[in-house]
Amino acid sequence: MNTLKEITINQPDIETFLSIETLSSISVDCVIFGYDDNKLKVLIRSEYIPNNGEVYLAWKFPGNKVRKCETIEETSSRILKEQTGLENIFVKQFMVFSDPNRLRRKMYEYEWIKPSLTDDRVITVGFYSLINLNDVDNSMLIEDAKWADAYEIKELMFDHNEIFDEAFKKLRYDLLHEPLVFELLPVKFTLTQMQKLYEAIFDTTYDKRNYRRKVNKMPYLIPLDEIQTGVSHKPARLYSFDRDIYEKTRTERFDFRV
Amino acid sequence: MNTLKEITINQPDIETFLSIETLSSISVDCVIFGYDDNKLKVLIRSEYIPNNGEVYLAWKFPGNKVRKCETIEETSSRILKEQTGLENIFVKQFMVFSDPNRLRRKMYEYEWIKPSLTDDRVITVGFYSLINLNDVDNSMLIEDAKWADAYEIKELMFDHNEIFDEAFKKLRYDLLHEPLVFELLPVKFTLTQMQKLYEAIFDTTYDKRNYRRKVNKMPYLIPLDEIQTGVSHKPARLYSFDRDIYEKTRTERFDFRV
DNA sequence: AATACATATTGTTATAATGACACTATAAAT
DNA sequence: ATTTATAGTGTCATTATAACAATATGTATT
Repeated sequence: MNTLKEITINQPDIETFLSIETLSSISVDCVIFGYDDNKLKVLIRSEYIPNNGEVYLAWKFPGNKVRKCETIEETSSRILKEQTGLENIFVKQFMVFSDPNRLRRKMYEYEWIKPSLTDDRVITVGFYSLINLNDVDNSMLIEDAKWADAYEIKELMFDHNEIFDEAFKKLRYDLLHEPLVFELLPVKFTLTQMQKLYEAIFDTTYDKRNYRRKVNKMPYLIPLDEIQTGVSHKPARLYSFDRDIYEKTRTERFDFRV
Repeated sequence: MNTLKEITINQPDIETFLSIETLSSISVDCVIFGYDDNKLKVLIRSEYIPNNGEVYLAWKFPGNKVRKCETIEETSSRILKEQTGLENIFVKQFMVFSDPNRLRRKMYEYEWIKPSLTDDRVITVGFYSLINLNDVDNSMLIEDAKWADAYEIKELMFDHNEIFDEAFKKLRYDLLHEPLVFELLPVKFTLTQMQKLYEAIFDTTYDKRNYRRKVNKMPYLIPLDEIQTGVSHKPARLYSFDRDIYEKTRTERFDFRV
């Protein structure tokens, strides 16, 4: 008993003070993709890094240690809530990053010592998430956070560039096989909005007629008896996504590709 | 210093005696798929479980704690080596299982107490692997291990049925998009062997002519100037897989599916 | 009321991919 | 020479794809 107390005192930690014990060597990092104004964004947070007498601003993805009584999915939802104020958001684990030196690899660049992060080894589970930026109250954004253009991500801390690359790769891969795109659209949307979203994510363009012919075959894409309002041109028909129909008509595709 | 020693002594552990320190809360479990004789198998290991005065045999996938100085990929390769004697085998992480009660969920069935596993919480990273059973020296098999039919997996320990389901799902998903199937074939193989392998994994059948038309378009499938030997019928042409050509001709497919 | 504006909506054609279907070829064993 | 067992191959009807441009319809402006 004495023993345990001594150790706790020797390694004080804000989460211990809050009585929220975490697992020591596992964290979750979240790559939160947001879509708005035909642009794909990603949420990053800054930290001031002392370097050689100067101070640099360095960026990384929001992350947290896993608490002793939660699943990693709960950890990621907690991070989402903290960062965006949103709950019940789609999150998906995409890869575990476990290089024993992953927190130290960039140390030489920063000449930087932060014992709490670098003395111990932390394995992190990468999650990506998709949100519609119209749903986010930007005044809720933590002050050191910002939405960066997904196509202009610069140098990040630790192995976070690698985490970003894997997240983006996985996002695209999954989008080709599941209708995740609906997570990024409002509940009612036009086909043009949907097309622009695909184009933003895959960094390409599609022929409008061929695109529509294709998506019109999705049984879970429901044309509504409603049209766009507030536009100064011909308003487009609104559509919605029917999750039930998707679940029911979803068939695994076993035709392998050459 | 005294403090640390006391704790070590209070929690003796075979890996500590071997001077191989592991992270306390992270393990790797491996679903090793093997293919032989047109059958898809998976390696499971048994353990005797005392239950109400009797002893039951329970099954699970091979797994291990992650060592302090290795990546989880190294952990999985270590497990593969221990179980099959094979090195440089394809392994792939597919999902993290982090339910805080994952080791305890089936306790009530076994009325079983195994403090080393159940007192602490362990998050596990699931890996799947593919091997050709012809490459395995079965005399190397650890005595409590066996190759079970992948289509007849019974109740497993802990959350290992869930792990198996996710592994199989991911295996199939990946096989549709990457030529992993070559991991399960000998270096030189016939088109019929390849077809039967796909049929075993996807639990279906394909039309021979359509199948051949399709795979003949793979630029990395190389017809050899060699034919099968030792068969009492018309011998088939042998083919091999050219990894270089695969890497070079590999293009991401961004045509999304309806 | 007429016109400009901006985006929505729609169809054809040529090419490629797919799915269904059955017969001939050939090496080994007898 | 015959049997046996599997290898290897082609057609046709249907469906999916890619490339391509003109018309329709609301709001805003005059």
